[in-house]
Amino acid sequence: MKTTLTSKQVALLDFIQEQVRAQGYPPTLREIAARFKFRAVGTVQGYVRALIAKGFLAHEPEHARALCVRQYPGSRFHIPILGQVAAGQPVFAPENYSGSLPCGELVAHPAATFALHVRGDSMIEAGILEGDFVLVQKQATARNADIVVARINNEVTVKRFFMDSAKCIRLVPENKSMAAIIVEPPLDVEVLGKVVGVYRKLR
Amino acid sequence: MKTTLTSKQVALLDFIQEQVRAQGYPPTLREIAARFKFRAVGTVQGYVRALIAKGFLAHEPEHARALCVRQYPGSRFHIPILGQVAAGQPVFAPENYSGSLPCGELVAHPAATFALHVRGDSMIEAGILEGDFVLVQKQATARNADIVVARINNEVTVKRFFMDSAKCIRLVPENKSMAAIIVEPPLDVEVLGKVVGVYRKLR
DNA sequence: CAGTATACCATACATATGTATGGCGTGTCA
DNA sequence: TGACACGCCATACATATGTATGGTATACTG
Repeated sequence: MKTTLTSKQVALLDFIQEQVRAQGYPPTLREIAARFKFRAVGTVQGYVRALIAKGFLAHEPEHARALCVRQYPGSRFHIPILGQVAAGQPVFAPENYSGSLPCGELVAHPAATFALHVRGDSMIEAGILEGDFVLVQKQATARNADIVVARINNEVTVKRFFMDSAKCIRLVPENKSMAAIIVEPPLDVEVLGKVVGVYRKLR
Repeated sequence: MKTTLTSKQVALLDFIQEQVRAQGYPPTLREIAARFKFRAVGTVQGYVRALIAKGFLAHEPEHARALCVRQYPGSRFHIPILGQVAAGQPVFAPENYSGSLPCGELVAHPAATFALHVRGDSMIEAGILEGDFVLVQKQATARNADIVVARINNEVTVKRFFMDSAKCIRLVPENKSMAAIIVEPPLDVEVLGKVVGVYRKLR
């Protein structure tokens, strides 16, 4: 049996993984079929069978929506490093790219992930130090206690995110000597993404 | 309506979250019932309804296994324990392999590099936390002030390395509340490698 | 006291969902 | 050529699963 994946198989796997991240649970066979405009569930069945046989998927038989991505076929990806973000500049502008971090399979969705070179020590008690890279998955929302990258008044910072009510967002540093940023309406805050990894190079 | 959770409600939420982490997908109502030894599905229905009303859960109506934890009370992180090195075991024995950390090109010499799942907080002030992975380049020697992985008396630890003289090695934790380990002849210490990277997964 | 929230049980029902089966093509490889 | 992996369609079926309904009981609150 082959052990490599075809591009369609990768696409299926990608979709499943993406759904898990976005929704919190995997899609059903019919949802997958709908996404790829398959008219038959059996088509998806075939794919799933193949992916399981090759070890990239797992599932609980006779259970609904019980798919689980096991491996991710990772060619190596270079994700962009966003360096110093100057005030007033659009965050994702090309000028901000200060290089790329080769990160292989660490990242599930390379296209939706970027790295940020950390300045300052506001998250030091969460073990995020000056000079570390944080891997950030782009998303506009966050859950309580997520560590996020957010833009406030043209500045980009890494903080822990809390939304106490619809009207109040707290961005809390992990550093006893620093105070939380409390944002009230008008909410001029933009969550750029969630920190999904921390990487530090030592020498 | 109240907006706080009872301890049972927290327990339910906790279980759901835990299942998502462990399996990759949420439990069904009946799986939840089984876990808590409820004889009726309706019981779980009640809990889920309450949790949704209070904003801690979301779900897609009439869809199987479509629960999604929205907020988490008290911000707890479930960090999976992959493996531990038991005292007395050879460090590189196959039994100790508890999975693989795909790390692409982050590592200069893959063949000579391994990852270790960190237990304890002896290096917390160097930003290495419990649960982090350290990437270790195999080598038998180290320079002063390198962070190393060393074996002492059948235990493996991460420490900062100092050799003051040919007769005295100090292994210094980065934690004010812990004392340095001073090893004198006979030097039953083996430097397994140097820490060249730290990686932490968040979710 | 009535009203509401919590904490369970029991059962019937509709449907969402995985599974099985059989079909038709294409290509590749020995 | 045959065997096999891939890429799809169509349909029937069993069951896993959410939903609805209606109980019982305790505790708190105004």
